[in-house]
Amino acid sequence: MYSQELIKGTLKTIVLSLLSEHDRMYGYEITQHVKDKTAGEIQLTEGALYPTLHKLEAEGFLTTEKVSIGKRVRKYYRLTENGNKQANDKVNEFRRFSETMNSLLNSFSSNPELQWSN
Amino acid sequence: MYSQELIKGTLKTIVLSLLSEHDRMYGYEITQHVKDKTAGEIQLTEGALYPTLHKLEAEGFLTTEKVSIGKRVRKYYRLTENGNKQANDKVNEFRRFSETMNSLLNSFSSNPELQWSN
DNA sequence: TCTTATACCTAATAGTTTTATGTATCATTG
DNA sequence: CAATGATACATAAAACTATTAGGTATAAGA
Repeated sequence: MYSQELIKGTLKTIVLSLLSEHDRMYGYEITQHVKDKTAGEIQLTEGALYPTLHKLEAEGFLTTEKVSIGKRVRKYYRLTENGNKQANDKVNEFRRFSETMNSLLNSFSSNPELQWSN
Repeated sequence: MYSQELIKGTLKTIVLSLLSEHDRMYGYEITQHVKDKTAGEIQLTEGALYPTLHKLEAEGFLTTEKVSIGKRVRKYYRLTENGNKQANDKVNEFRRFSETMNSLLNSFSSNPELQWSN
């Protein structure tokens, strides 16, 4: 499990990118999908996810539709056109950022042998 | 310039890793070094950096020494033994994290042609 | 002399997350 | 069939962190 501080900065990016490949998803589904795909290393908390989804909706990047499953109501999120653009931008930004970071940290040690303490 | 939310989660990692290759550095030097090495794409603000340095010191990862330069006093930071371990851990964590993230975002699009909107 | 760079720092505000809680349905298992 | 765990939404108080803005001061260069 990665430290929360690391996950924080990428929450929006994760959500937007997942939605750009899935047409529509609901909150709980997003948490499970991320958990599965990362072998439990990234776990989104509901207290962080739901406010973020609402914010993205308020910003016009997402639209919602409620769907009844039996007696329950699921809230699906879908990217708007702007949301799709934003997803592109965010994913690209992260990719560039991770390259920048890795080159910044690179001089630290490129030799895996030296990287693990203990 | 990358969005601040992205930089936030990696501030400690950046500081620790720089110190692990530089023996000792002072605050202002850190900001300039990062700015230079990233072509201005990562700019650490003082309001975030200094509190972080103080926190790392309080946690026992850094020690300080004051050095007079003319009439000014510079405060140098240096890694403790624990700080060195922590630097290793943090850098490795980021590397693993960025791999996890990239594979998570990978299905999004591996084709650069499709990545740029507009 | 004025501006920019160097060099430290902090406090109020704003923003975000964690933790905890609340509600409710559905499936499984002892 | 009752209890538990999973599904599924949501928010509010507390904790934490960064931004913004300000403060102090020296040094260099135009």
